[in-house]
Formats: sequence, C-alpha cells, structure tokens
Amino acid sequence: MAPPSPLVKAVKGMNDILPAEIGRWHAIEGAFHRTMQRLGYREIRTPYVEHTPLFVRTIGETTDVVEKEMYSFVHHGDPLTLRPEGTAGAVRAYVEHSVHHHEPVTRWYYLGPMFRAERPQRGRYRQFYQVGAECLGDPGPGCDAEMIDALVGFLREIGIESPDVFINSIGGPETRTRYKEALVAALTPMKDKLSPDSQRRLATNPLRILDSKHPADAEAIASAPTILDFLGDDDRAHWDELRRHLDALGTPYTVDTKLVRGLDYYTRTLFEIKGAYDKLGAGSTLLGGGRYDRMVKDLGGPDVPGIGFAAGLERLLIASNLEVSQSVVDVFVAPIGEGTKSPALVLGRDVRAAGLRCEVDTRGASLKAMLRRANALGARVCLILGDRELDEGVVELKDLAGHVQEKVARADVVARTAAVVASPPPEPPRGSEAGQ
RNA sequence: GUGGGUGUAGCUCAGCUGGUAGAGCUCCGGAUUGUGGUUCCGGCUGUCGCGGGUUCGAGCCCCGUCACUCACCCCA
Repeated sequence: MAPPSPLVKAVKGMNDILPAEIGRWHAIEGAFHRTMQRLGYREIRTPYVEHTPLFVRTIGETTDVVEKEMYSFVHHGDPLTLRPEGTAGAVRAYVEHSVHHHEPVTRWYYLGPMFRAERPQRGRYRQFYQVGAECLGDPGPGCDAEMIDALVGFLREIGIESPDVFINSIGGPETRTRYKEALVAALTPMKDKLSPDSQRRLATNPLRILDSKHPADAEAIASAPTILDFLGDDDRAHWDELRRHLDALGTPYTVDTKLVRGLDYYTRTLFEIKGAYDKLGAGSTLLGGGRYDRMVKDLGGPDVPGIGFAAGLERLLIASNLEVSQSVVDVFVAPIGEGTKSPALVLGRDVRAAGLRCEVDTRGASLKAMLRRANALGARVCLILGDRELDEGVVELKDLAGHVQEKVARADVVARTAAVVASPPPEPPRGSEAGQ
C-alpha cells in the first residue's frame, strides 16, 4: 500500500459511497419517498449549517450530542454548526416561514447528511445519512399511531423482516418534573453503586440513567419508579388512545418504560424501532422518534405541537436484504476502426433517444476488450459497427444473454434493439448450475 | 473519550520454532488479422501501516505511533 498521504485520505468517519453501492441507496431512498408521499408528506431541504444556538436550545445543553459531538465553528463571528439532526432545522424553517398561517397541519419529510463527531462504528459514521419526517399541527395521538404503523410498513418494504416497535410516554413538562424528583429520590440512596456516568447524570439528566447499559446500573434501573405511573390525566388519556389506535391498526408493539431519548425536546410519545440484530450488533436501533409539543413555541413560533422521527440510512442499508440490479447500461456500441467512431456516436444517441441506457466505446480497443466491457457493464445488447457493416448499411446486433447475433439494417436497429432489451433473457443452457 | 482485536498486491487472505514475499479474484494481453461471459497461456501492481529497538539477519519478537475495526459511552 502506498504510504498514507493526507491528500488522498478521507476524513475519519466520513466515507465515499461508490457507484457499486449506490443502487441500494437509491432503492431505499426511493421506497422512503414513496412511503412518505403516500402519507401526504412533502420533501423539505434545509441547510446543512445552522446557527449553533438553534441546536443548543432545542437538543439541550447537557445532552451528549451538544456537549461533545457537534461540528461547531465560528465564521466571521457567527457561531455555526453542521447539523447533527434534522428536526431543529425543519422546525426553524416552519417558524421562519410562518407555515402555520398557510395550513393547519404540515407534513414534511427530508433526507440528507448529518454530522456528529463520534467514534465511528458499524452503521455509525461522523457524516451519516438520515431519512426523517415531521408532522406539525396535529397533537395526536392518531398522527403518532399512523406514523409508527407506516414506518413498520416501510421497513418491511425494504426487506427488514420483523421490525420491533417500542413505545413509551414521558408526558409533558409537569409529569417530567414530578417524575424526575421521584427518580432522583429513589436513586440517591444507592448513588455509590451507580456507574460514574450515571452518578453525574443524577444531577444533570436523571432520565438518561434509565437508558444505561452499564451492569452497575442494572439493579437501580430495575428498582426505579415507572414514568407511566406519573402521567397526568391528559398525558394518560393521550397514551391510552395511542395504544388503542395501534391495536386497531394491528401494529404489534412493546411498552418499554425505560425508553428515553438523548435529545431534550421530546414530550409524551416516544418510539423506537429495532431489528436485524444479527447484522447490526449493538447498534440495532433502526429508527427513533417522538413528540415535541413545545419546540415550535420555544423557538418563538406559535403553540403548535409536533412529532417526528429519524432513521439512519447506513443502518437501514445493513439491515435490509434488498437485491438490486448491477446492470449499468442496456446497450453497448462497439465501433471497429477509426472511421466508424462518428457513426457509432450517432447510433448511441439514437439508442438513448429510445430511452435505453447506452455506452459508446470510442477508446479504439479491440473487439474482444469491448465485448468484455459490454459484459461487465451488464449490457443486454452489443451493437457492433465496423467498416464492413458501414458499407452495407447494417449493424451487427449481438444479444449477449441469448448468445445470438443478427445483421440488422441501420434504419431498423433502434427498434430491434429495444425489442431485444425488453425481451426476457433466455433460459441458461442446460448443464450450467441452477442459479440461486 | 475508555477498552479489546487487526494492519502483507486494487480486493480477500496465506506466510512454519525469526533466514530480505506468495495464492485466489480483479485488471491487461494472447490462443481467435472483427466476437463477451466458460477454458488454456502469459503479464502488471508491494517502502509487509509508519518510526524506533533487539538480532549476523525482522512480515514474524519488543516499544511507540497512526489507521481500521468491534464493544462501551451515546445515538439513527
């Protein structure tokens, strides 16, 4: 291997997605577009860079994301940050454009890169891609149930066998305050036994202790009070109705009273979907979301509730077993001889005008090399154009899957090529292995 | 940020109790002056991650460092 040169080395945690893999990305992104559009969501694209205080305010000052994972910098005196998640920017846009004046309910989805300076791991990168959506203006819980149900359908559609839904409610601010007090009261006596992280969180962010996987915390977590017991009447009614809707939709779920999130803006409904444990290892959370009824108002907007979710595309890619075609072109044009290059270019353009994908080889390579490349590109048809064919006004049309070749008049070539490309490939010759 | 594992050709990897590098795949060419995918033959690519140490001699042992990776933390 060449000596490592910083010039040709991607930044840690940021990687290239090469054309060989892009087909799978397109497949999942396409399924996501379709899923969300069927639900009446429209795509929004917000900047990758926002003012730092937007994230500090919405995500929370004491969260790990804000404390140590943001790519922040000062540009001409402005504190700016590469977005670590999508909700803050979407809500900022909602408020900035006074969208609530135009419509009572707003359904937006997005997809794109996010940035967090974490230690890279399987399905976890510093520049990573999320798909997500926000529904603003509907307090739920019908909206919540519909979103969860649709996401289960989406995951199944991209080949994730049995997604597991986990839900919880952390109520509103009053519920949370009362619960926090009770939790701190319950855990303080056993503070010495807690992990160092959890001891610190007892003061800063006690809810997060519930999420700890540290063995030292297991006992404390098991004995901790359950937030569902602290829900106020309204929160309780919201929670019960969510469960009724999910039952009506036939969406299986598990109540997980220990489910909390690392972002501070959530209220009431929280959900998480896991799956493909064998492929993802520790990071088997495919998707997470929840309600954030106070964020719009906190940012100076109207008192409008919201709910949203985000999923990591890299993880969906790992979890999904979608197979996609590796074919790059349908047709390959192979000119033989200098004088055939121009006619080959014209032929290629004519073929493309019929809607076919086509590469013209003007390297001047041998016919053998060109056919090899046609094969490697997954072309169905190779159009061979030499001086002989040019003189006769014909093209040799080779069906690479059928292993047959025919001489076709130049005027008929495009139509004939389209017909061959559209025809099913013949059965493999007997004696060859049955394909899987 | 913490802990473990791994760094040998473009890719996947072998390399014995230390004796100055190999296979398969890919790619290129030939067998077929103009016919792929199969077959046969041939060929290209390496500061063995980097730096230092031990040794007559290090891909192999020791130290450091960097990168990758897995787990923790956290999150999608």
